[in-house]
Formats: sequence, C-alpha cells, structure tokens
Amino acid sequence: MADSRVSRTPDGSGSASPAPAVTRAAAVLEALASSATGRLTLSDLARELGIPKSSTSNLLLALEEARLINRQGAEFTLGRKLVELGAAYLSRLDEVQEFYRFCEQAPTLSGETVRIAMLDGTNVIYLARYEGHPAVRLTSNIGDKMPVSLCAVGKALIARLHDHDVAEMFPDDAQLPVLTPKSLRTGAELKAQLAVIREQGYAFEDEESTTGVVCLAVSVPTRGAHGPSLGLSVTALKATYSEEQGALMVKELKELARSLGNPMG
Amino acid sequence: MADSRVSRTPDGSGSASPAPAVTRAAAVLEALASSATGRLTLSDLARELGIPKSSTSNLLLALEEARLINRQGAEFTLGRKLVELGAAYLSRLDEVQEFYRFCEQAPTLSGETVRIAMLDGTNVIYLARYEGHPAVRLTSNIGDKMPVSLCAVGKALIARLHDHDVAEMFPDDAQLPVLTPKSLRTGAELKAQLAVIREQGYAFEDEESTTGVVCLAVSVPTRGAHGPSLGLSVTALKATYSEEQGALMVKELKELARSLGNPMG
DNA sequence: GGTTAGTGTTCAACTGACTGAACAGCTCCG
DNA sequence: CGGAGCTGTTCAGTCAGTTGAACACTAACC
Repeated sequence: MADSRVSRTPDGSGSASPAPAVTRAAAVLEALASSATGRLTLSDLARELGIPKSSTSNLLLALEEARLINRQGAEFTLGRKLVELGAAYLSRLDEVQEFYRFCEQAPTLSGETVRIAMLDGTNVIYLARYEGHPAVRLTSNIGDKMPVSLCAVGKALIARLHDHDVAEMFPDDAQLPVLTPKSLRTGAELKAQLAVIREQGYAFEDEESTTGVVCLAVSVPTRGAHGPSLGLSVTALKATYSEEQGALMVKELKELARSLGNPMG
Repeated sequence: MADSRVSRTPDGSGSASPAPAVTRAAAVLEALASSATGRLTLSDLARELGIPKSSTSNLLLALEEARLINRQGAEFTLGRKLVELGAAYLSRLDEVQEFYRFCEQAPTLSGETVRIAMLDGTNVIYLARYEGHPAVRLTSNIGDKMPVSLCAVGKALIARLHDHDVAEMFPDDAQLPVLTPKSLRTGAELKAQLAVIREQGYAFEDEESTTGVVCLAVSVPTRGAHGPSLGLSVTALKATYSEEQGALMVKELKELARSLGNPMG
C-alpha cells in the first residue's frame, strides 16, 4: 500500500535497472497479485506504478501475449501461465518431492497436517502441504505468505539467522502484526523466543495465529551453498494436543529435516 | 524442443512485440520451466532463444532483481516469486475455493480424489486437487500439464468446443501422444469419443493415461464472458470401480459443475 | 443537451536500451 | 606450458522503445 513507484531512475539509491521494461512488468504482476480484488485497469496500474499510460499499455500488451496476464474488457488479471511457472519451480525443488514421500510413511506425521515453507524477507511462503488427517483443515494454501513472527515455521527459520540479521529485520521496538491475543507484539519478545528455540531445537506456536490451534516447527539445514532456507511444521488442535504426541512429532520432523538437508536422501 | 527464437522481428507472421524485453523475459522463464533440469546458464539461454549474450545478461539481471529467477553461480533457475504469483492467481479464482468447500461435504466425492483443471491450448492444467482418500495418490501436482487426449477432463473440456475448433487442434490424421496401450492414437478416434461425451454429458477415461486407473470428468459452464474453461474429474482404481459408484460420482460432479458455473454459488 | 471525469489509443520526436565485437576469466587437454 | 573452448562482462554507436500531449470514446451528472 506504500507508494511503490517504478520510475526509470528511481532516485540515487540504486542504479537504474538494466532492462527497465522487465522490472516494470514484474511490478505490474506484483501490483495485480497484491491488489484486493486482483483486477486493475490500465489507468489503475499506470497511476499506482507511476508509469505513463502509453508505456503501461505496451507492457500489458506484451504481458498478455505471454499469457502472464489476462484481459477481461478493461480489467487485467494475473494469467494462467503463472500457475505453470510456479509449479515448474516447485517441481524442481527435490525437497518438495522428498517431503511428500517422507510424510506418507512416517508413523506419526502420516496422520497429521504437515507443511514445508520457505523464508522470504520477513514472511514465510508455504510450498507444499501434506494432509493426513482431515481434523485440521487449513485455510491457507500453497504459495500463501505469513509473517514470520506469527507462525512456528517462521520463528524456526529466523532462529537460524545471525543475531545481527534478526536485529535488522526486527528492531526491539518493532510493532509486529497481530492476529490473536497471544500473538507476539514486539521484536524484543520475538528475540527472547529465538533463544529458547535454538536451545531446544524446535519452535512452538501457541495460538499465536489462530485461536485453538498449535504448531511445531523445525528448520532444515540448507543444502548447497545458495539453496533457500526451508522449514517444516505440524499443525494440531490445542484441544487434542498432548506433550507426548508433540515429542513424537518433533522427533519425526527432525528426521525429515535431516533427510532433506542431506544431498543424498 | 522446436526452434523457438524470439528475435526482434520474428519474420512476417506477426508484428513485433510492443515491449520486446518483456516478451523475451517471458521466453526466458518458459525456457527455464521446460528445460530438463531447470538449470540453464546465460549462454544456454542466449543460444536457445537466439538473443545476444549481452542482452540476455541484462534480462537476467532484471529478472533476478525481481526474484523471478535465482542465480546459483553460473546457473539460473526459476525464482520463488513465481510461486507467490501462481498462488495469487489461484486464490482469485473463486471457483477453486468453492471446489474445496463442495468436495468436503459431498457424500461420495468427499472420499475420492477430485481435481479441477483448465484448458490451455492442447493441454490441461491442474489447478487444485482434493484428496479425500489415500488409496489413489496422484503423482501429478498442481500446475502440471497433460495432453487433452490422455485424460477425461481434457476430453470433457474440448467436447464443449465447436467442431471446427477441435478439427483445427486435432486433424483426423494427427498423431496423439501415447502413454498406455489404451491411449487414443489419432484425431479421428478422439473426435468419435466427443460425440459420445456430448450425448451422455460426461467423459470417461479407461486406463488411457495410467494402467489400472480410470477417470470420470465433466466440464463447467463458463461463467462470465471470458472466464477460463474449467473441468472436474474423479480418479479411481479400475480394480475397485463399479458402474453404480460411477453414476453417483458423475451426479455429484455435475452438481458441483452447476454450482461453479452459477455466479451466485 | 452539455459538461466533466473517466477510460484506452494514437503518433512523431527523442532518449536510452540493445547490439556485437573485443575482453577477461575459467577449465580442460595434449 | 599454451592453446582451444567455454564461461560472463564490458563498452561506444545506433536503432528502436519510450514518452506525453492530443485524440476518441463511454458513463455519469447536473
């Protein structure tokens, strides 16, 4: 919602893009993705991104030709090709395939709702979901984002970062997004939890994103030099959750994390 | 793997793109998505797309900045942002949300493996999957593509098209892709089936893509002027499949299709 | 009806992105 | 060692994509 102009020469912070048209096209896609209804007109986009209408028209024509967006009368929406490309990305992440295989034959996890997620700035993106048990139906879908401070996976993932990186993302007095009365409020609160997480080797979320729901999560040791940071989580109903069950799930999550982190599954 | 050059002035067939850089960037993404390993170097891409290396370098820089691709040393892969964008596309398709809701409370379908798919040229793209029953675990994932001639949804979807459109996509002597001994071989065979599908109102697939597996599918009446063509399918094991069960599933599929086609769910 | 505010489209001038050859770094192999 | 073959990067000239004002259109409003 902040002003997100994409002008030719932004200011002086960074050098101009080596292919402005591409950068601008990406901005168009993001604007469509983050808009409330997912439908914007040419003028909407031109205004929001600070691009001349005539240029925007050209961008949209090219994007439409590539099926990256659809035009419905005067309104533009994201295109189906994005589903293909997103799927292609996921299918190349061997970790996702391994994740499904492991969940299916794990004694405890096979009956639970398990997810694999990735760190993206101060958010977590869910990459895949295994649903062994229809008791907990998640409303969140693959590709959805969630602030790190609100979920166990998020906390598990940033617990792996260096302190000064965390401090940069979350100053002590930072106001964190709040979803339930138990949500963490400040960067300081978050940092206090990280110490515990590092010690016990897993993260716990106690109704911090949804009342009545608890989560356990571990992080996956990054395989390869520049692979993404992956995390695993199990979701359970607080009403039926027990410590013994939790211990079992953590044990299997750690096992899965180890196998994902190991290049030779 | 046909030659897919993206030059400034393709030939004479179509006018040049109004934003070539964007068209080329899209071609880069597609090349990465359809490559065997998903990893290509700058030179690979420049060669495959017929773009000068220096230009390709600029494109890749811009794409990387937008997180649409990742660079790992000399190799480029698709970027995580694509997962986000793909998810944003799906989350805006009200049909997908409605699909999940319906499957969960349908008497028969709630225990089956149901999918919703979309027509894309001569392929079908799977948009969402409901798994009520772990008996049939599909290897295919959301976003995967499948030739229309090989699956029930595909046949159900093109049965809705006009004859001359089908004839254009599949000439009588067209060689269709083959996965099992029962796969359809020619455009003529496909067209013969369409007549049956139109009459009975649903499509049947008898081990044409996977031996031991059968599929039932119906198409969704397109809501709105320019909405995508959606189709629904149930997958079952041939060994346990019965006609009565099939009749029940078709009944519920049609119900779901009607509710999806109706703007006021 | 006329006015206003909105839409998207057109077009020629001009500025900046694209080009391609030359460069620099790397691994391999005789 | 030295050359061949590969990588990606640099840079100045030029050609084409971008620009913004003017246009055409529809819808809403006195």
